[in-house]
Amino acid sequence: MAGQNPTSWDIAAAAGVSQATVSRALRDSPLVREETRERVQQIARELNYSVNRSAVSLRTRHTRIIGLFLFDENGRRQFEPNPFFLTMLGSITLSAADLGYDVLVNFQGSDDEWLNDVVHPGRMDGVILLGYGDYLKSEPKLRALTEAGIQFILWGPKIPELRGHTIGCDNVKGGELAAHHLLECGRKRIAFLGNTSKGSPELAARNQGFKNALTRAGVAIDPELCIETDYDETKVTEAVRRLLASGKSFDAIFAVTDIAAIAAMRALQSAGIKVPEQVAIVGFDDLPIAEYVTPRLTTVRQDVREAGHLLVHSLMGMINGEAVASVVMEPQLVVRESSVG
Amino acid sequence: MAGQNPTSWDIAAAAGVSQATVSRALRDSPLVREETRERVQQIARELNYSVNRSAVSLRTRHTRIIGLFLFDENGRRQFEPNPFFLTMLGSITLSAADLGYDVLVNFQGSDDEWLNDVVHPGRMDGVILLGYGDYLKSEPKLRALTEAGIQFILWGPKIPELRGHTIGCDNVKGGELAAHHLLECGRKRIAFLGNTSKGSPELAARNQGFKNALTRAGVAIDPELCIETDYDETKVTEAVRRLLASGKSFDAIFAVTDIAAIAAMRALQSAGIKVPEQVAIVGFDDLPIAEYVTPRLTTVRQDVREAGHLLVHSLMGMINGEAVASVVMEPQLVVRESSVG
DNA sequence: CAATGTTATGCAATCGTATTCATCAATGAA
DNA sequence: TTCATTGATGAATACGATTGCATAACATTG
Repeated sequence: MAGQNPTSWDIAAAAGVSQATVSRALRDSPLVREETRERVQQIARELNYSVNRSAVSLRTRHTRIIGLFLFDENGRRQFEPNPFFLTMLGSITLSAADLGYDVLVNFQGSDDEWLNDVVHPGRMDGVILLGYGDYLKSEPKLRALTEAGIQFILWGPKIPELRGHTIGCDNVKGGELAAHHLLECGRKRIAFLGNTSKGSPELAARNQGFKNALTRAGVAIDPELCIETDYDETKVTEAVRRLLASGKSFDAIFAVTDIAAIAAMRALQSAGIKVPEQVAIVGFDDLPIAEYVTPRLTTVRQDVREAGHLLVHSLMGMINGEAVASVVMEPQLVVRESSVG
Repeated sequence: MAGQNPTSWDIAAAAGVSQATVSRALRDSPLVREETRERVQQIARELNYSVNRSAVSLRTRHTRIIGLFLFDENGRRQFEPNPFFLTMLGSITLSAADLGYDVLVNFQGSDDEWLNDVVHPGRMDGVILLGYGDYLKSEPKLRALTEAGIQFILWGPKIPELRGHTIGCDNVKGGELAAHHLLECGRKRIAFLGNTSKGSPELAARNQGFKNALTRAGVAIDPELCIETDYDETKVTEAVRRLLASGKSFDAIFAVTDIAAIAAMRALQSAGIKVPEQVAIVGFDDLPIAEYVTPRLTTVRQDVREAGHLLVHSLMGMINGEAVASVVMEPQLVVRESSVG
């Protein structure tokens, strides 16, 4: 509206120096005399100048933008963002901001075509990929990223078949913590609720940890108490109803996700079953909701702040050509009322 | 790693045409012969070419990026993202993606300096501002945006003193809906919980609607039942405790936010008060959590999907120089168990 | 004083694309 | 045949910054 934005040439003209000097002065280069630098910066302030990022990006080949791709097997259309990843988004954005980077958010379905549509050169310096899901299915995407020379980092477990570095929590350990806790509470017939084999290896690992703990405690694993289900509310509710209808007895549930745990809790309660008196429940993630449900949910916490920090800093390392390693974070059991009573 | 990304010159060389023709062909210009266009596109595909967005942005002065600024009076450091705005983020991102735009997310505290640090020319085409907060305090920021020629749109109520267009829900109407519902349920001594005057005019409007409904029904407004408090959990919990300690009797609460409502519900329950039998509760926003608490929360819904759509499309209109108008959306009462029983 | 080094600055090339203007061949009309 | 007309293409330039290299002034050294 108020005409064009001023350019470094305008500053140069006003300051009586060359445009090159303006560029240097504004970036605090030691090549310019202090007096000159201050004069240039003063004039830039007066003219309300700020650098054109497109031009900088073109010239330097850096955008100072990182992409954050949240992907979901359910497809992006009916996407109710998974609260866990939403929380992660906050953490990632803050860590990135501290390093002077902006975050470009993108919700992805499982379509095949995202790479050429979204990841253009000169759009972002690197990408963080976030989502439960069948990682193996995304191998072609990752290869494409690699071929395009784009740095990326994955949230999740390290999978040998998959290229790239990952930051993730020790899901096996987490599953063990949950199961061990329930055993310690005196529960013997513990059901598992969630995806086990197919789909996300992340969720499968939680199941593995669960089984490890039972086995170690000498408790037989009852396949009929291992309920294969997606973790969204309707699926879980249905699964719990079926379990109840089957007449199978159980005194605890370890759900693969807080979302699943809460849905299960509701299903039990509306069937007149008391939590935790009759059935104890443990979830996974420690979403903010976990504290809001009644009874409050015992769960396995993943340190989201730490995770965001690591993801961002590792990605930066990769962008700067440093050697970075995958990291496995320690999960932590958070005991609340849904398991002890 | 695998060398540079190919440029339009590479395509030109491989196709035996000029770079100009490549540019036109890739953008389906009618100026190129169909045969030529197909050949060029074919070669571009083979070379795994995609356009460099920095160069495009520099040349066209458009980035196809919109900024989403979430701001929060509490400051960005200890930012637990407000779930309502997080949900909005999902909706905005999807709407933007449909129009070929990416979304750059930025969490803002109440610092004064964000404009020159964040909104550089050539970084984004427009901005959506989201947040409860003292809008008047941000007038200088908005003026700066205007002066920099950056289009923006606000979520919230239209305030005469503030420049720019807004999309918002009719908060007065929403407050009326809530209060009217509680009155119809036979409640007489209804407390209001939340910011009333100072701070967000958005929240103040909800209070205004509340008072309107009471007055219209001939119910006197008891100032002692109008509890001024921030809407975060600890503050609300404290406020409810004080209210209980005061011995003042009340049979319902209208909380300015679901977050506040849920915190209040917890505080009441842990004091042994039954919801809704002794005290009915109504919230505002219809967060996903509202369905998860026990009893499930009656609340006033803002249509987030519609809101995101309107924000994005209006902003696009402004960017394209069309005349757009502020919009006030209709809120909707969602009755659940926390108010009827 | 000549040779050399240091410091501050300017010139010009470059990043990869979009677009204006000129060009050239083919076409149709006169 | 000749001249305007149309259609497809290329040459050149601009977008706004960064940066290698050249240069000029000035200080230092033997």
